[in-house]
Amino acid sequence: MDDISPIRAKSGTNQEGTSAHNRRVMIEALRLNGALSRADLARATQLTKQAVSNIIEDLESDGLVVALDAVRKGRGQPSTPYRLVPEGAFAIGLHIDRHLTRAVAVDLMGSVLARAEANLPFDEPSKGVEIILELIAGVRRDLAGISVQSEKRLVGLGVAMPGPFGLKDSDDKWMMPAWQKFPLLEALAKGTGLNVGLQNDAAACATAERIVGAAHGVDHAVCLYVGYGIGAGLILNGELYSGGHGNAGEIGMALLAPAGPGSTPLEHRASLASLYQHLDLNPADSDIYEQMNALVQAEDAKMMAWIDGAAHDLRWSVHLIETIFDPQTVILTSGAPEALARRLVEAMHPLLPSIADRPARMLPRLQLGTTDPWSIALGAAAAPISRAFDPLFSAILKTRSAPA
Amino acid sequence: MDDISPIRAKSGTNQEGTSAHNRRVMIEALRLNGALSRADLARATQLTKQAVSNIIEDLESDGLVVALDAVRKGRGQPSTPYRLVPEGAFAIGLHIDRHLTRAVAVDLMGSVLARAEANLPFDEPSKGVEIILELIAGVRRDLAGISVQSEKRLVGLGVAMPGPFGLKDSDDKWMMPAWQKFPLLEALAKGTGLNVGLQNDAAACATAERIVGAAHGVDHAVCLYVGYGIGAGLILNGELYSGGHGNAGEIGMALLAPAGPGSTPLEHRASLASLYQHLDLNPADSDIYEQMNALVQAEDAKMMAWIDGAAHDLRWSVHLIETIFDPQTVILTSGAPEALARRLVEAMHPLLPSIADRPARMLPRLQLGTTDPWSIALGAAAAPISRAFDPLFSAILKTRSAPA
DNA sequence: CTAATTAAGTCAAGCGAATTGACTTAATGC
DNA sequence: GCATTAAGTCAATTCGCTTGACTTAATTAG
Repeated sequence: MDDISPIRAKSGTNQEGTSAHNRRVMIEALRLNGALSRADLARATQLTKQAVSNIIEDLESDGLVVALDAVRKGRGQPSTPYRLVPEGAFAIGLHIDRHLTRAVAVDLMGSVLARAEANLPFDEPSKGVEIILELIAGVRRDLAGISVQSEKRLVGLGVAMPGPFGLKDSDDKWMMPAWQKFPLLEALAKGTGLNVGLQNDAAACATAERIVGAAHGVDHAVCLYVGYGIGAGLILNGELYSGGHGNAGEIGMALLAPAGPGSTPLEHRASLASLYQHLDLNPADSDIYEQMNALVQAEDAKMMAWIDGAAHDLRWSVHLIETIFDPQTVILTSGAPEALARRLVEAMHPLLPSIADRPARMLPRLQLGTTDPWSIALGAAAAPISRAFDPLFSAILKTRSAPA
Repeated sequence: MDDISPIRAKSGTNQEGTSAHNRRVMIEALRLNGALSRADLARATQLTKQAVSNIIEDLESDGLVVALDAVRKGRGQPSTPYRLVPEGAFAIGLHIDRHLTRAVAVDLMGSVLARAEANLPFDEPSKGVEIILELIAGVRRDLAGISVQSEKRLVGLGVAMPGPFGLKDSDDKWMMPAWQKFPLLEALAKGTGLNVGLQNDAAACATAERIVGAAHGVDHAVCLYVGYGIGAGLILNGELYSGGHGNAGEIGMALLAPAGPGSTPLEHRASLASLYQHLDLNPADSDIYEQMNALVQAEDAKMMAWIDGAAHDLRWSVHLIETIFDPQTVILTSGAPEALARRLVEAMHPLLPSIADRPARMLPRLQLGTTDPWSIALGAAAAPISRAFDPLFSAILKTRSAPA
């Protein structure tokens, strides 16, 4: 009756694992390269033409890929390129923020097919969950109107919300204490009947940049997300890294100096929360976005001062990230209006000299990512799709079957 | 003749990959658990008894595992445990530091079987390489005296030296400018005929902790190495992370504050180099180790002051690491005498409150790792063994065969 | 002391997915 | 019009894991 074996070991694999991996590799190759012929795929994946042919045939009959018109390109038989079918899979993404929640439905390619948003009561998760379930149901209905097969092809629900998760009880107003304690995932799984996964908002942002943005196909990238708080989404070795307890990248609590008066959490200086405070804005205002935009356009003195201050600390953050992670690029994204984010990035230049100042860079040290407020929900939705279709180590291994 | 295909894709796999993975999983399981029967292995790896039997038979005939006496444990046929054979594989590890180089020969279990050290000319890599090749040759001879099969079973040469690597030309005295430019790996590969791999000293230290130290079997750990410089070795998801260009964890260049007088690289405050400077010691002295030890034992005022200062900044570093990586534990290791390292860890307490203050911790937030000066060479030697025997994603994939 | 039970491990046939090598198809280039 | 080149298929093979029955050897119950 000892329920957990004390033996520690990785799981082995078999032909199912092989086959699953190869399918995923095909799908990823088509996602990254657009459309490829079987011969192209065989060369790219190191598999034989025959193996590729079999897999593609499978994927085609599963409705995940489709053949395009044959193309002639020099000698030899014309090749038939295949591309992914967007309607091959769908996922729901949910972004929960302090005062607002957004839900989207996306397809296999990461296109947003339906979206909806609603206000959230900051301190009443049980009421909030009802609102959220309603929101998700609405998005699912819209999706069903677009594709008849949507329900059958729905791979899961991805949730993104501000971290960190699983700490000691905390009443820090910067976090969402009531939500941290609520059994959210269970409630959502029960209410939707879907597989539910959770990540923090910065991680979702990084995932979004990875599928449709500046990090597309980049294996080592860090995505700084300046939202109500500030966090970093980590793409390491081509996969999202979430740490030992799902809290990796929660850089907002990093201290700006070892001690003394300058020893402030980054979040208190470079986040929209600090901006709201600095400018005496109310984050619950529905036109908060327009207010910020107007202040930036008008080059309001207090706004400019905040930008300079935040840029100062962000410049340091980028240096730190480069020093610690050695990424190919750093991407700054934000829930703020694009004009503000752009100003911020401009104010961060020139960047501090760092290890990233290398002779032959392919990508800029710092890029402006998307400022679309829906991108976090998009990234959240991408997580279940990635789990289902990307070539992951874990996808090769045999899964522990439930005991009798 | 386009030498590089523009198509980006991961490699596929086949039964060879499956089999290679399963072999590696068995070896890892035996390494982590000591000795296991076939039935144990089958349960732990999810493979069938039969599959395990075949693999174990293979491993046994390859001389990598050996059967122990059968043990009776309750009803049923007694089980026959198997354990790894240390002499199943060997590797050479090389630690290159500013003034000193060390070489070790280790076996599959990470035991050091031979060791040798020599002084290095700081600015003459070409002469240095001769010394190193001599050193390695000596260690190999010693190893051959212990095991006849050693040469046949030598899987590679792992090199550890201070990073960062591949930067713009730099004359920073803290680094090793002459060595950075020298084609070291090529020279060593040519001179030894072995596969050569390179990592920075902190990464090697983390690897050493992983196989024989505090990080044994831990999947998320950061190893702070206080040597001549300071660096962090990152164990993420059970594997060493080296970043986009092999420089991840080079935390020594992290700035202690965004700007102003406190904006100093960590390395200038918390590293043995800073200690030497503070105490006016000469790092090239052969009894430097004893000198430091004596000062600590005598509770020398300047030494204590340095410890307090360094501990202050290291406390901040640990907080930063916890915030960014969310590891299960942080391990402090050092090239300094154990008494000094122990004092340093004591002076770092109490740690700053952080995200790592969670209710149910399995491991301490901060642990003292090894201070054995040979551990970096050991970690360097572990790298080729890990590449050859650990279950890695990359080991499953088909390898791109060289074109005709 | 014997029989039932439990668990380790083997045997032999089966299966699934990639491989192999010959073959077909359909273009271009000379 | 023929040789060449490349995409893609066909059919047989291979290889490693799985399956299910079987053997071996211990403990426990009666």
